[in-house]
Amino acid sequence: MDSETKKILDVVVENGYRLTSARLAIITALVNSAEHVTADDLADKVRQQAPHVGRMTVYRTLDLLCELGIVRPIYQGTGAAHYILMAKGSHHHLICNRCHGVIEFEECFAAMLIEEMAKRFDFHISSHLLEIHGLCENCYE
Amino acid sequence: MDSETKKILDVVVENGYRLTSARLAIITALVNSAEHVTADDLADKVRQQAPHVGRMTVYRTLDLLCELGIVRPIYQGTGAAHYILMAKGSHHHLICNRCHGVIEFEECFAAMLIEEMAKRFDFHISSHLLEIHGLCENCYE
DNA sequence: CTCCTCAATGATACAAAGTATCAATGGTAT
DNA sequence: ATACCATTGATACTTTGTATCATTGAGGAG
Ligand SMILES: [Mn+2]
Ligand SMILES: [Mn+2]
Ligand SMILES: [Zn+2]
Ligand SMILES: [Zn+2]
Repeated sequence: MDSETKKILDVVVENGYRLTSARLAIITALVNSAEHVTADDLADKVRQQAPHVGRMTVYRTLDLLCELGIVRPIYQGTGAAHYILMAKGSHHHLICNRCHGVIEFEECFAAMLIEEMAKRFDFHISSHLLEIHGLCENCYE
Repeated sequence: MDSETKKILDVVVENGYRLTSARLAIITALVNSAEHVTADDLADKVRQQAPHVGRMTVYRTLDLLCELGIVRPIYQGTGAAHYILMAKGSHHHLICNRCHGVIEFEECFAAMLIEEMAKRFDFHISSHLLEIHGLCENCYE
């Protein structure tokens, strides 16, 4: 059992959701997917280990993980949403408008970060999108 | 003719794309949509002024505007991508994981920005996503 | 301005992605 | 061990996005 997997399962349980075998299989497959996966990609992956898990359950589990702030869907040039892990508290991308390529970087952002990234990856920036995730005033407890 | 609309049309023309009546209608409708619209939402809006414009053309025009860095699709709780304007160079959101509500803010980010936003909107942050858009080494000329 | 050319369009048909429903099941509290 | 009810998975469906292709019109050449 991966420690990152366990951490996510803890969040699920702490929030009063049941620890089912389907959820265990889905979260394990998700953490073991290095890249960003779509819901149907993930469903295929899950079924390699746990053939009984239905497609709907994968969709519902991903929705749940969104609500818990563990994953976030993004668009990556195809019709389907791709899910990225937010469990570590942040996630950073350089995204090409043309080929939809994604460059990952780990540093937390600072004022001068953008210029630095432009130099490091020879990336020609036209804009940026920042998303901060969490719970709003009304939803927090 | 809105000046923001004109600026976008200029980018289209400067990049060698034709200035068609369909594109004019779509871009005008897009700029005049305050909120984030889906492709089909936009198609409906466009047809109120230019009934001949087809759904496919709206999808294709949005793809083009993505490539030009003018818009960016984001996930907003429904199955369809919502398009946000990137023409001003940046776009900032606070997004609620639960209700999918979006709070807009204009300031460019800095190191202390996150804490400030948390206080200002009483928003309980669990993570953040930063996307920088542009062209990568290979695609830039 | 007129004529050509090919980028762009829109109709159509299709595939993929996401949602609704509900009877059956299994996690968890007691 | 039992019972309750959150969760599941099968099915059917809607919505969203894509492929194709004959037709059109924007814009450059003359
Ligand atoms: Mn990533
Ligand atoms: Mn916005
Ligand atoms: Zn690229
Ligand atoms: Zn909320």
